[in-house]
Amino acid sequence: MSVRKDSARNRARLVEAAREVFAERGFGATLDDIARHAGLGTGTAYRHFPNKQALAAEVLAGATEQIVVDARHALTVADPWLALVTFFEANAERQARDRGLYEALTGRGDDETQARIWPEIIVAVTDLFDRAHTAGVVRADATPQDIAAIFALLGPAFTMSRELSADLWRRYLALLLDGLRAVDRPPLPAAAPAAADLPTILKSGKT
Amino acid sequence: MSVRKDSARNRARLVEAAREVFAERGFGATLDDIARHAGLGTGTAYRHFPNKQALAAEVLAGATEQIVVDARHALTVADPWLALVTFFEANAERQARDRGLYEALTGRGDDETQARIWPEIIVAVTDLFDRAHTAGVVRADATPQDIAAIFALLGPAFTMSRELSADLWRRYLALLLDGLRAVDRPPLPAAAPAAADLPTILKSGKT
DNA sequence: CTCAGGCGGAGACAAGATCTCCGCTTTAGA
DNA sequence: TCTAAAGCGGAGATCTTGTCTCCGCCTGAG
Repeated sequence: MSVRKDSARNRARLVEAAREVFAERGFGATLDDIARHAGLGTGTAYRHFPNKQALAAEVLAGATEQIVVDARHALTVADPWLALVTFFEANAERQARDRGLYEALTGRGDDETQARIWPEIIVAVTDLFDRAHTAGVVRADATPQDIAAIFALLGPAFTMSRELSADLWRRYLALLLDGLRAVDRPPLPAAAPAAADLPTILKSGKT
Repeated sequence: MSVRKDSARNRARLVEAAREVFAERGFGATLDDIARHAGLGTGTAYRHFPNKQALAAEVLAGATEQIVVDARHALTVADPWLALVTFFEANAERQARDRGLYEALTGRGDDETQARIWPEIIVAVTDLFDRAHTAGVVRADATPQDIAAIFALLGPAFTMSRELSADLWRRYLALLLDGLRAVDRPPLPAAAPAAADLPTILKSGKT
């Protein structure tokens, strides 16, 4: 007897449901939540995956791969500054859309995923950064570690974006990049949040 | 019979212990933790304060007042840009040193404290911002709401500072302010974190 | 000296998450 | 069609973690 048809279908549904739920609510979501979102019982979820981490690992595998692809792609951009910005925007956009991804890249996933993906990102980013640095388009006292710090700082911006305006994070990414840049300064993208949005902005600090 | 001496002393000890524990670990700390830190039993803590919020309110009252004082003080600085920076630095320094304060100002305290303190801060900040804006030292497309957003973004920087180097947050505040500024650009303060610090930097996203 | 009131801390209680158990249903294959 | 192996559902057992109470013992005010 081969794999049951319903079993295979349910496994696929669980992975898809997990993708959606983790993206929307982060890893705080329970496996029970995911099962319900998939229209299945919790027992079914636990038959297919021993625990939440196993399911998260499956969902993240694809997403994190894609980031390395983004970094490699940015390396093909000729202008050093534009190459750096290209990477930031591609990566930030993924994180803004997927809360689980942000949590995985910064602290809250399993350490294993973080340990696997970051070294690859670092290699690509250091390369991008060095080129921009040599070309003199990045301030002289900045370092590649600042890149990671900028991603950490963007977390609250992603939270704001989710609640206010989908591309608000671009405004703060631009502000940070303008601070990082040696020269020039384009206008900020995305409209500023309204005064009435203040409570929401202030709630963005942590989860 | 008047207030017992030991009772008054224990109440003071609890407030002092709460100040220290909240500053160090944030409001996630339990009242039991605070009691133990004060060298007292949990029952004693609950006799003096009905719950954690009441104790937190007592501790925060002083701290939040101080922020308004900082804002008023910054308004006395003649140079518009320096006035804005003065406020940012004074306020950020308090938050960097007191995790509970950061949590209270951004989402996680009681909403009541946040509702009480922010309007006053907004008034002072809007004033500071308008002066800088009129003087042309702040980029034309920035708004006072961006000030709040910058504070939200600084959260992860405070976390990093706590774990790496006490004044690392100054580096990222400067980066953000340089992005906010219309002209000039001083070198970044504080040394860049080392490559080996990356895991710590990455954990700063949320609590 | 005495007793009202404070003290300590074990543990009752609550909330929330993880994961199991088992009676019922579905599917594959004869 | 029949059957048994496998999957399904979801109530609830279990664990964890934090809040707060209870009550026997102790201390200080008068």
